[in-house]
Parts: sequence; C-alpha cells; structure tokens
Amino acid sequence: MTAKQGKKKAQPVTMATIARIAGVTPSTVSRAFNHPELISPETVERIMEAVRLTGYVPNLVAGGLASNRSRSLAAIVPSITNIIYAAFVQNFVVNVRERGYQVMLMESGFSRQTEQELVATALGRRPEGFLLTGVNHSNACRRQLLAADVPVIEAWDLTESPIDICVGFSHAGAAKAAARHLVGRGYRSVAIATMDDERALRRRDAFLAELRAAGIAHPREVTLPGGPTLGKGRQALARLLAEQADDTADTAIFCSSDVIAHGIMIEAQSRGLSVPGDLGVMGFGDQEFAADLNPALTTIRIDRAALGARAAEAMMARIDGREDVERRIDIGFEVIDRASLLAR
Amino acid sequence: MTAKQGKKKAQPVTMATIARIAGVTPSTVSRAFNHPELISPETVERIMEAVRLTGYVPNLVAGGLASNRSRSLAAIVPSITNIIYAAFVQNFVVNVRERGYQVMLMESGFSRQTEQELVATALGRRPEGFLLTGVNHSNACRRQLLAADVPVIEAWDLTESPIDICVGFSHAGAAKAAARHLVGRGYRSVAIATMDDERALRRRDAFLAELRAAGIAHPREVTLPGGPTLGKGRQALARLLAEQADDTADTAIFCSSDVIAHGIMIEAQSRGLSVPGDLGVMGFGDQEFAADLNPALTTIRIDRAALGARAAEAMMARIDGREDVERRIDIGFEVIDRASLLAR
DNA sequence: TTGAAAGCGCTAACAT
DNA sequence: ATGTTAGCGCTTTCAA
Repeated sequence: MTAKQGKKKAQPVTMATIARIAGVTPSTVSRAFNHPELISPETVERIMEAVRLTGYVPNLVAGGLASNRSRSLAAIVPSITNIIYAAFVQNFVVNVRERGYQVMLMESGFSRQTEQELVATALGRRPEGFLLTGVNHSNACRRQLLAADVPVIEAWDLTESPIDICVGFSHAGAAKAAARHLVGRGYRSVAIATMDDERALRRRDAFLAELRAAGIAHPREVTLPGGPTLGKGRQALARLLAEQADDTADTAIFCSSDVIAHGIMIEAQSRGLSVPGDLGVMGFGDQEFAADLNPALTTIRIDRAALGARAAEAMMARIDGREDVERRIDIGFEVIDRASLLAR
Repeated sequence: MTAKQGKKKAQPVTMATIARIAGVTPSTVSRAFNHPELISPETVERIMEAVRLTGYVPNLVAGGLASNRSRSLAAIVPSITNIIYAAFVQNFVVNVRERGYQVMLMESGFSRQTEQELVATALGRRPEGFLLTGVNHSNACRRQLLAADVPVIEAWDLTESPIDICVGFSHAGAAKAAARHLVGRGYRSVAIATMDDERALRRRDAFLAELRAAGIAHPREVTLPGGPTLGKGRQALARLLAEQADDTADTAIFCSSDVIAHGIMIEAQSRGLSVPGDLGVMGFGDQEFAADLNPALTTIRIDRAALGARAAEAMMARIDGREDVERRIDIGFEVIDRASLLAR
C-alpha cells in the first residue's frame, strides 16, 4: 500500500528498514531484540515503535544462519496419531517453546530405516538438538547424530549407554510388576495380548519370565501387528478363546496397551463374558479413558506429561552447555489398581 | 577424527568443501543439487562422490535465506492429542514431504488469540504457506497472513470468503443429515450432547433447526467444555437421565464426537440400559473404533485422509503459482448406518 | 557446462 | 551505548 516509488514489488521490511526509521544502525536493532539490556531504554522504545509501525517480523532463518543457532529442535516419534506419543511430544513442545524453540515433528512409523532418513533430512535444517523415541537406532543414524554433535534425548526407554541422555522407564520392570500383580491377585491362568513393537515385545519377554519364575506354566500369547486398535483387541480375545474355548474362567489377560485391553473388554461383553467375573483384564499406559471404562481398567500408569517435560528440561540443560545433567532419567511407573481384575 | 592441522574445532564441511574436493566451484555444486540437468553427468558424479566421502548435508537454512524459499510450511491445529486433527495433519505432512516441504506443527488449543500468536511466531521462520483449522480467525491474524502474502489453506470448514483457499465440508449439512437420519428412523424424542468448540456448536444449531423443521419440539441438550473424553460422554448421559429419569425409551442422542457417543454407550451399559433397545446413539467422525464398538456406532464419516491430502494438494498448487485452484473444496461427509440406532 | 560475483537478512566481534 | 566490519552457507544472475 505504502510502497514508495511505485516499484514493482513492495520490498520487504528488514532490520535495515527498522534501523533507518529509528535512526540507528542494524546492529543496534539486533541488540534491541537479543540483548536489550545493552541498549538504552529510549532507543529500544524508538525501535519498538518502528517495529509496530511496520509490522516487522525478524527473519529467524537469517538470524539462524548468522548466529549458527537455528532455535529449532527435531523430534521423531513412531506415530503422531497414537495418543501415547502425541501427548508426550505435546508436552515436550510446550516446554521448549517457552525457551523460544520450535520443533519439527516427524513420524518414523516404528521403522529404524525411516528414522534414519528423517534424521538426515532434519539435519539439513541444523536443529540444535534431537528428541528420539527409544534407544534402538540404526548405526548410520547414531553416526550422523554423533557427527552433528548436538544434544540427543532418547525417550521412552532406559539404557546403560545412551547416545547422550535417555529419559524413560524400565519396560522390563513395569511388565514384571504387572505379572506380580496378577499373581498376587491369585490368577494362575494368564495370557498376554501384545503389539509387536520393540518396547512392547521387551515387556512381553519380561512378563513371561516373571510368570515362569512364579511357576505359571503355559501362558497363552497373541501378538498383534501395527498400532493398537479396538478391533485388534477384539480379535485378540477371539483368538485366545478359539484356542481354549473350554475354560477361560480364572484367566487374566495382560495387554500391551489400554486400547487392546478395551477391545478385549468389548469382545468379552459381546460374548456375554463378564469382566472381571469371567475374565480379568489389565492394560498398559493408563490412558485418559482407562478410568472411565466399565469396569474401570487396572493398568500401569506412565506419566507422559512428566516424560515430555523431563525430556525438554534435559534438552535445554544440554543446550545451555550444562554438563551436570543426569544421563539416565527414570520417570518410573505405577500399577493402578482398578476394577477389571478380581480381588481375591 | 580427520581434522587436518589439529585445529581447535573441526570446521564443518560446507559446499565449498565439496567444491574443492570435486574440483569445481560452489555454484556448480549448488546446481548439482538443485538443477542437476544443467550439469554434466560426470561432474554430478564427482560431486556426489565428494558428498558421500564427507557425509555432507546441505544447509537448508542458508539455502533458504539465499533463495528466499524456506521449504517449510506452518500448520496450526486446535489439538495434536485429538486424533481427529492428528490424523488429518499427519496426512498433510506426508503429502507435502514428498515435495520436500517440512511442516512446523503448532497447537492453538481452540483459542483465536493463541492462533494469532502462533502465526506471528511462525512468520519469523518465513514459511511458504499456512495451514489453518477453521475459518474463524482474529482480524490481527488475517492481517498478518495477508501481509505475509503466502498461500493460506483453511481446513475443516467451508466459507464463501476464505482468506485464500478452504477445504472442508458443511457442518450444517452434516448435522442436518444426522437429524434427518434420526427422524427417518422414527425417533421423536431426541437429545444432543455436544462439545463447545465452534464447529461443534455450528452443527448443534443446524441439528436443532432441522429437528424443529421436522416438528420435534423440545430436544434435550447438554454441552461439554473442552476436548471430548469418555468420561464426559458418561457425564452427558448421567445428566440427561437426571433430567428425564422416567422415559428415555425411544430417545436417540446425537453426539458431536464418536468419543462422546462411546462414553454414552458405556454409561448406558453400566446402568443396565440397552443400546439401541432403550436408547439410540449416533456419533460424529467415524473414528477407527466406531465400527468395533458393541453395538457398532452409527455416525457421520469425515474422510480425514482426504482432507489432509486435498489440503496438501491445494497448498502445493498455490506454491507452484497455479491460479486455477478451486477456492472452496468440499470433501463431503457420509452417514454411516450401523447398529446403535433402532431400525424401524 | 561452468565460473565469478553479488547478495539474502541477520549476528558478533571489535572499535569507539 | 552504539557503530563498523565481516562474515554465516548458500543461490542466482550474468559472463564466458
């Protein structure tokens, strides 16, 4: 509108524009934004006035190039549509935003290969740090990350040898706690319905081992590929029932996800089986809906908000150059005892 | 490792490094990446060899500054943890990725004020386009977007006067279709359980109007604040029942979300009410779980994958400078008839 | 098909 | 407290 000289294209307002209007040099404008304490209040005010006047928005990509600080972070999760990861990453995003960081969110689909490709792509934008899911990455991926020499937070899992920092909980520990809880409830016939992703399988192994240790002989098992859905939960029970049609009584099923547990409860209901009367069900994750099911679902709570917040905190600490950061942050888990198991 | 001269900090490999190794100038390297057809195959090969050797990753922020093309897009959705929006945006992301675009995903929490702040922040990174949710934005927001002079896709809703392009469906139309479906099924006693976000309220209004037109006098109504949860669905039925304890028979409830519908089904079950026998339930969205409920949920399907894909398509068309793009893309909706209503 | 040169919009020593 | 001066790592005319 106010294009002077009627030039073809309205030339964009840059820091130089602001400097001219405020009667200072660009460096002063830059300082007014980044280190206002170095500039006299009056000058800052004049500059801000010019900013208001023009609607100037500092170009962060230019700034990033000059300062070698992109103020961006890369986050790679297995799935954005899985609320488990969405809630976690959301908390991470909110926490780093407060510090002026923008996150580029990417989805690996549980594939190490994809993860690696995403890391490579992300690297092009020079993020100042990476948030990864899990601790199992391809060698190429680790190599690239190491070469980039930026903080790397591995979330959702714990390892003795993180790339940089890991924040999560012991999947084996959680699964063992589940097994003990079931055994403690008096269940001697136990089954497991599990997704086939790495962490779920790790839980399965620990769960089975703990059962064996408790003298429970032949736990039934059904593995479900891909992401958890109600439909897969229903199938899981259907399959389990097909295998041992006669006696489900006194059986409890541990699921790798609350969603699967929920599906099992629906299938049970549709077959006239009562939970927990005819069948005990235990979930994993303590999603929002777990307490609202009927019966309310016994499950294992993972504090996803804390996970995101701690990851953000660790990331910021590293970016600030602090070396005193814990390299292995355990957020723990908690067995949440509700009504979907028999109390004996 | 191979830091020559034992200098303090291993200086990063840039385009100049590659140029030196390949025996060409930086401009040739740049062309090899962006316009390989202008370069002799042998030269390209030598350059790629140097890239492999060094693990060079082009700096997109420098490139973006030089070319004034950030190859990034901003997307603002009300909530990332609501699967409805997550699925939509996921499809958008996947589709623009294929074209080399990275998206910065932000969450407005259904607040116009927040949305505007996010737009302002995003602008600093000079995205080449914006994906917004809904068609209702603050004036400041519209102004900024207009000033930025980039493509803006407004999704999930349709309007006669989009900022640039809108892709969505008629919420009024969908709600009316729901009302007609219920009336067609013979329901004369109808209730609505709705969230309080803008689009849900728009559906409610249209739903109520259509009922009125059909001569249905006093539909009961319960409004639920915030995001949809199973718990809120349960509460909704509890409240409805508290108001008309005597006769729920022959009543159908239309919900603004499948999740609410699901909660209502759970509450009904816990009270010994049969669906659809004692109570009809209709959802909205056709989420993945809807078909797996017991009874399967009658609902209105919104093709979220198509929504994301069409939005991406429109965005890319605009970025390519095509002017022939439809400004108002209707993806429609579909009544999905399942078992949660009585068939009379 | 390739090179030379001039910037993109900003930041960060180094001066003053 | 502010100005000067070099870049940051790339792209893109314009030449050759």
